[in-house]
Amino acid sequence: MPSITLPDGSQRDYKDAVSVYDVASDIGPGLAKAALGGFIDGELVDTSAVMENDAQLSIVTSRDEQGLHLIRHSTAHLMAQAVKQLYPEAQVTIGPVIEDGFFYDFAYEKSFTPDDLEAIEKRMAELAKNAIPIERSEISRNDAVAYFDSISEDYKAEIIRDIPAEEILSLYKQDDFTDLCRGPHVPHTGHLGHFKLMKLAGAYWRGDSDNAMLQRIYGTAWANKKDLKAHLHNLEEAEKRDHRKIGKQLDLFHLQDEAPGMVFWHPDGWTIYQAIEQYMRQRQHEQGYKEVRTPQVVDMSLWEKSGHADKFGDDMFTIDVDDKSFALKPMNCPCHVQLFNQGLRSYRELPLRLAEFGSCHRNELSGALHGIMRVRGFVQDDGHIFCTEDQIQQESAIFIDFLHSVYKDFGFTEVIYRLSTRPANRVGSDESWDKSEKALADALDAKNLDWKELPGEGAFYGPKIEFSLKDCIGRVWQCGTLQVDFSMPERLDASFVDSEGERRAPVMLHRAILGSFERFLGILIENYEGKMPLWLAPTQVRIINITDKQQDFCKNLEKTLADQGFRAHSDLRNEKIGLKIREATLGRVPYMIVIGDKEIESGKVSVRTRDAAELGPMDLDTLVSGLTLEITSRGRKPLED
RNA sequence: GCCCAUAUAGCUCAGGGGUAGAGCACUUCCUUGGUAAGGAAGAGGUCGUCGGUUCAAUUCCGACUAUGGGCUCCA
Repeated sequence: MPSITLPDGSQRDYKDAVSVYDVASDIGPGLAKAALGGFIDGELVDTSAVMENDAQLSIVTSRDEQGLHLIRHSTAHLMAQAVKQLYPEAQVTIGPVIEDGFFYDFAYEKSFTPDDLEAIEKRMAELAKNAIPIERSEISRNDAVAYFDSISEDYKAEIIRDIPAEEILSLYKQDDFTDLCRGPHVPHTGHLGHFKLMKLAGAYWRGDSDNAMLQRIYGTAWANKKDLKAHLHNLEEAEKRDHRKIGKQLDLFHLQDEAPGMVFWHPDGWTIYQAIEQYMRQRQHEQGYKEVRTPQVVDMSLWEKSGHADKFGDDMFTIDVDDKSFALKPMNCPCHVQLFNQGLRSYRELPLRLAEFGSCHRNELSGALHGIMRVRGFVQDDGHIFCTEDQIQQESAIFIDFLHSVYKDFGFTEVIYRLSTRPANRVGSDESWDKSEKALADALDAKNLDWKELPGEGAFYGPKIEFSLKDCIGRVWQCGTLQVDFSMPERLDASFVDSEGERRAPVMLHRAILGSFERFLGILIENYEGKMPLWLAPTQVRIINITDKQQDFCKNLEKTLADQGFRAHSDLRNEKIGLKIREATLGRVPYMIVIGDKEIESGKVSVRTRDAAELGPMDLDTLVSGLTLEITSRGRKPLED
């Protein structure tokens, strides 16, 4: 006599065992039709799941997050069914749910083509239309191995062989297609239909580059047509923000074959870059950092000593000269230790904060390169804090505050925190790892920040906090980092004299806020869709004349503004005002000043923004103080207000 | 590095076994026009590189390079 309690607290009593579907039909036919699964005592199950005893039940429909999850998972199976029907020799492997959709990996001798994708999608639509029941059954592990061996699904059989022999597995059958799956799934394929196959990609079996390359098909799936459409629209919007596209449009930078992964900065791009660098320089100075500059080409022996050659030797650019081997520095820290090692250091000098806009090179895998976001030659806003163990938490706290204030100035307010702990491949004693992991965790906790741990993801020399920011369309970018390092100072013989007169190795904190300038600029471009805040815009003001008559006035105005530190440029071409406005707008110039006879006569300037707002005629002084306020407030107090 | 795709004018792209086309940009001329494209003419390309097949390759095939999407990696 099960008594079923629903989320609203109401109870329903049944004589015999009931399924989720039975309860849903009992509540109403609409719900029975919409039910995709259920939670029995908190566990997600199929609608066919049966309750023999008293239970808490909530029914899952496409309106629930879990319902959408079920839809995506079942759509992955639907795709596998379609693929097996169209290409019987293809073997199925795994097909999980991912953000916005799903993928399924297949082992198949021939390569799928975009045409195949279309055919698969078409078949999926047909199968969905037929509302094929999806039936769950159970099977012993040994029977499952035998079954999948018998139908030559080698990868499935391999997965099952790794499962303990006594376990009972579940199978899901829809027509001619049966897949091993933990489930649950929607009750029939009629619940699926709002999907689109997105792309084809290679993926290693079990994510290991030593294994076979499988073919992965990515798809997106949604509860209804509207959500699918909205998602596809969002993708188009994201594409419009692509920094490679905008970088070309705005003439900011380029890359070319002869220097893969190295950026050629054009004048306007470099202006933005310099604005960022000057800003960081000033902020770091305020924070007590001493800026330094260290060599880019350094003898291999230093990298051998630091451990980099051992761990990353293949990814370093090397130069052989006069029987000696040098490497382009892949990071700045060993050089900063050399700086620390000059002269005898006292504990009174700690914490010593060194900063460098260090130019680094890493020979990233060719397939990993991406625009200016992932490059081989880059500059970090790198810094190293040499301190004592007792100072770690304090220094971490100061750094986190600093990082927050920098992100805010760039317009980012949401930060995500991850603590990466010791990897299998590492240097240093377990004791020092214990200490450093705890110091970082304590620093985060002291600030009441919400953080997650990433076990095993730390650097080889120490644990790290990774700071990611969320852009205006919700994408997450990892930028900042704070790493504790008990190892490198010792390896590179750094020491200071403590208050007892004893020599001790300092602790080193590696830290960056922006990460690489190249990547951060790419993020800014995408976040702002090229519409840089005034303080970063390559041209802040464009002065536009109506006819040749106002040329001299415009030139004088340009000089007046430039003398006051504004990036003002005039467009005196013999073109119509409409064209010049259009080009300035497309060029994302924040402010346009139009000068005609009227303006010269009245002594007031007409100001228009790149968002087509007319700010009307205003005194030059008003404009200048407004621009100044917008710049010094980093856009928090725009001229328009 | 691995899988798939792509590479045609400065840019965005079309085309196709018989040595190339559009729009925009560019140059010149006309136009001096009040807030997102004024008009006309002109110039511009060994079709990524190197091989192969063919009477003939930019087109078909292969290799390489780069780019794009993934996988792996990210000190």
